[in-house]
Amino acid sequence: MPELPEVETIRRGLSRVIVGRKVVRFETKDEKVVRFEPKAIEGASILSVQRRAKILIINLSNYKSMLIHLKMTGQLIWESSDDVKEYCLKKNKSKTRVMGGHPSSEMISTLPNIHTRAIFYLDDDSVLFFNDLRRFAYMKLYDTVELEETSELKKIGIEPIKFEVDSLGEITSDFTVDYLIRRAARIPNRKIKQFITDQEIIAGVGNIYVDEALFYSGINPTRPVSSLSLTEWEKVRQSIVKALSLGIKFGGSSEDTYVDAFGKQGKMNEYVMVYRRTGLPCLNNCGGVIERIVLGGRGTHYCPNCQK
DNA sequence: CTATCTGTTCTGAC
DNA sequence: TGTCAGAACAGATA
Repeated sequence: MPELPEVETIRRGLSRVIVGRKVVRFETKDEKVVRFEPKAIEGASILSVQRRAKILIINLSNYKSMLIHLKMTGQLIWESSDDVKEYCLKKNKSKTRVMGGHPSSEMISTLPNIHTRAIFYLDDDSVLFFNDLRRFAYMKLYDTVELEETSELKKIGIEPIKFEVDSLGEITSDFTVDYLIRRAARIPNRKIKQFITDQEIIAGVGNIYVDEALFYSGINPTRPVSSLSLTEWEKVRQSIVKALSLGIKFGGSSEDTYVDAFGKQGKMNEYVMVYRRTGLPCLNNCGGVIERIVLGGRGTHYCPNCQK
């Protein structure tokens, strides 16, 4: 489930290899997922790859920008021209092999596969595959100038790990306790977990990192936001930054289908404290056992001992 | 075989 | 206006 750290990991990987490349051909395999005509981007060069919340933005030289949301099972996997050549050779070799029945894991791991929804062919003979098992993901194209006003981006909340340097050389962020308290004041009964995962309030935090952040904070996910003290808000803010930073450091969490731009899994799931650790001992060695409840329709993991 | 679970976001009902 | 259930979809698991 790509959240901010996973999307950021993909962004960094893609940025290294596709910026400056021209899209010589674009193939759409699923019109539900890809919501523009291939012609609209063919011939354009890739200027930059950005991220806003969980959405990737690919800026093109023809004054268009592509928005990509991976939802739960989307993947963007780039293959160098060497990989592509190797694949073509292998494919020719195995042409006589009988393939049938259910798709094997080998068919899934080769590219393209049955989940491939779009293919970018770039001018250095590298290829970028867009895969999505469940078909919730989308690719949309907008004029770059109107990007900020699109329905996808205009209501997104604050970026929690965007830091800037001010005129005095100090590192600053708009993601402050003051901001959180101000937003919470309007919805006092909202549970803290649902508050944190609301994309209109904080950009990019999803189910894994919210559970981790609330564990770091020692705060029970069911607490109404009106019940948090100032020091608890400070802990929440710090913990969100910590959880997301750790996620980026380890290249994201590969609980399900997530892989980075080069098809590699992330390592964050080896470092989680509560997410999907239901029934296992609390890693604080408090003697408690991780519990799972459903909050807002989502699995929620926490230590009843440590999180009050 | 069927039923259930997974989790992001949008839509519609209250 | 806020809250909540259900839908979009496909596959793994029971």
